Amino acid sequence: MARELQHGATIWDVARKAGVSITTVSHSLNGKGNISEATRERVRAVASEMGYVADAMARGLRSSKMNAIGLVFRSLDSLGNYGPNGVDVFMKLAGAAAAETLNRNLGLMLVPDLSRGPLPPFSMSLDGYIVFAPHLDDPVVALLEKRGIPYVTWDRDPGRPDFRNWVAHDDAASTRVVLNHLAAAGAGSIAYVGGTDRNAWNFDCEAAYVAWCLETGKEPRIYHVPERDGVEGGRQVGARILGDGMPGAVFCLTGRHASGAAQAMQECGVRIPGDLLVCTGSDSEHSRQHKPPISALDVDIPAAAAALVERLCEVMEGKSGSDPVLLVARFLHRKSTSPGKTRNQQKRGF
Amino acid sequence: MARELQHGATIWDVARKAGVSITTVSHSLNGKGNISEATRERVRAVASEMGYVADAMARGLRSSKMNAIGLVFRSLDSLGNYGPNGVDVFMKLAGAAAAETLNRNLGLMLVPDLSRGPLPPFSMSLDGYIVFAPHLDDPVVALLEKRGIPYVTWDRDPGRPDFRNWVAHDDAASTRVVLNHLAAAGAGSIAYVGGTDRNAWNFDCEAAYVAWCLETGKEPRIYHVPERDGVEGGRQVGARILGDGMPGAVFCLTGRHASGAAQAMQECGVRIPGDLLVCTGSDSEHSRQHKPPISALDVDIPAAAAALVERLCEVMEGKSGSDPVLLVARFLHRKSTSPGKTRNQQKRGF
DNA sequence: GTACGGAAGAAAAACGTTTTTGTGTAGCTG
DNA sequence: CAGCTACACAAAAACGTTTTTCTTCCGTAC
Repeated sequence: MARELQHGATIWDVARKAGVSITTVSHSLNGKGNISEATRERVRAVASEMGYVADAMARGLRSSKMNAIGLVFRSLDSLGNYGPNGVDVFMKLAGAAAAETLNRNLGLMLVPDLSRGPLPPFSMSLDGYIVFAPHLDDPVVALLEKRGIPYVTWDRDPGRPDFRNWVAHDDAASTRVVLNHLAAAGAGSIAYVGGTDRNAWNFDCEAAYVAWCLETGKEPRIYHVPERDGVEGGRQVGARILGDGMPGAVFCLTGRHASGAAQAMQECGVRIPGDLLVCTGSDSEHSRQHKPPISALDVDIPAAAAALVERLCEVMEGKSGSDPVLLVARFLHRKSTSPGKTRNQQKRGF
Repeated sequence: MARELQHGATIWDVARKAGVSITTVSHSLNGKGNISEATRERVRAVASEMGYVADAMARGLRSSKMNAIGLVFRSLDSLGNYGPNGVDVFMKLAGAAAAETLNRNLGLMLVPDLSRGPLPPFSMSLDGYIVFAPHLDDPVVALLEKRGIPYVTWDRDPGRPDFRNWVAHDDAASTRVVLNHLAAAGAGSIAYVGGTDRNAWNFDCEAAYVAWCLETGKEPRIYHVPERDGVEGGRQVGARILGDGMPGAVFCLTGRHASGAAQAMQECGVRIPGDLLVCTGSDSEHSRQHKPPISALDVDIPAAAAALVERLCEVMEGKSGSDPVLLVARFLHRKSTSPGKTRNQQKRGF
């Protein structure tokens, strides 16, 4: 008994105890085959009493399904560490995806980096992958493609226009929301600060910014800061922007850059939102904690996770031809982009 | 060929192509058996040319090892969501653990919550578990124990004094470091703010605080705030502390509480560190971003992950009898506990 | 009385490895 | 030259399931 529990009872143990064959046990438990309700119930009772759980590997081997998917964060891989940067979105997504996959009786495996070194033992046996923020010509995507492993991506892969199994925000639309908001709040000129990773987010937002400037007859002012430079990179670009002449507003794609830029400029005496509006394209602890809090676009993470997992399941079942899923980012209107307010309202932001 | 890659080449395909038996392939690739170097090399070449990777499930089935471990975050499970609270430590640890397990050719599976609902399909087949911050009488620990699945915990399980496979900070020592630091910086009385989760961290820190007060002849002032109340809970306790009479320093276990408490008190005109010193027992984005930055104890996450994985591997190999691993928390001395400094030094904190 | 058919379940094959056991040849010893 | 050892590899068993095929029993229709 102790021994039986030690390494898990097998289907044979259950069969013996219930006085039936292993076929009957398997069929009873999986609701298949042609088994009388009485037997089925009896077998179920015995199994649950023994705490029997089918061995995942044996089951997987037979059905050639692992019942688990992989999650790989390209943006973090590129950062070279799993530090606090971009933590928000990673953590929330990993958690939400784990919850979501669990609902479907799938495991979620964290896969650090498939693109270098020997492959992790499990990586090629997983049923599918969620690839978060693939780069241009991402080697991980190429590997999955070559192996014929189903995958979906968060954000489209900028190097694969034909690939359609992705979920993302409508970055163009979101960018316009922000720019229109800033313009309506009184910003005459708007500087744009993007990252340097070659992913769709950076590409699409910048393209939308340029298009918007063209339409509205404004002169584009574009800055780039490497993602990995974080708050400090933001500070530096803040100084550069100030040196080039203060705009009416700054739109920084990442929250860390926005926070750093705002910080540097505030230290030079710039008042936010009095003299300058600041907004970021991705909400994070930095934008929330800044004084004043910085307006931001925000991902509806549970929705994103749900859409990704759902789509991946479709792909794994062989369904194809669906269109990409475009989610709408929420715009969080905070103090940093409130037009013409006075001091005493800054007490607690929004 | 396309078909072969489609679902992965098997050991038979490699054997056929190399003109040997599957035994020889297996032995060649795993460096076992008695195979001439020439054959070994040839088989290796064929295998890698075909992109052959042994099926994880077949291998696992045979050797009854899954080559993957589970990671379960009890503190987050108790929060009921995987939101931004406590993100720092989760994210860093998950990443560091993933990197660490990868080095040992192990997969890392995220397991949301084992204590309710039907068991995830994989959960009972994993080779071992890292349980982060188990509660008192944690049901997840009980389950693993009953199943005989090896596990280690971060922080000891307060309900299992005999269990020794854990890694943690020396909370008692760390608490004394903080308290002595605060006292040396001039704090006459020190209020303590702990959480309400029934885990070892809360227990041990509070016990150490009480002991320290006894030794130094100070009157303990203890407050509790539920972990899930976050910054807002911190604000409320800040107000309560002020109502009870301002101490010389406040030591909040969690960074969110510290930030909230500091914020609330600052809004009432309290100057930090001029009038009051504030320190937290766990560094986070909140403590770093606060104005002024809040001194904190910090986990050396990579070291913690390394120790946990190392210990788990030992346990999985059947080694036992080792003592718990006690790590030393770093104390990050920041502006919020700097005695008697003047205004212009607050520019950028530390 | 025999053939048919469906119900209920058992036997056996299959999944892709690893590991144990077998086998044939070559080289050496006495 | 018989017998032993070492070598290089092959055959087969085993891991614990799921699934396909096979058996048995029984009732019913012809």
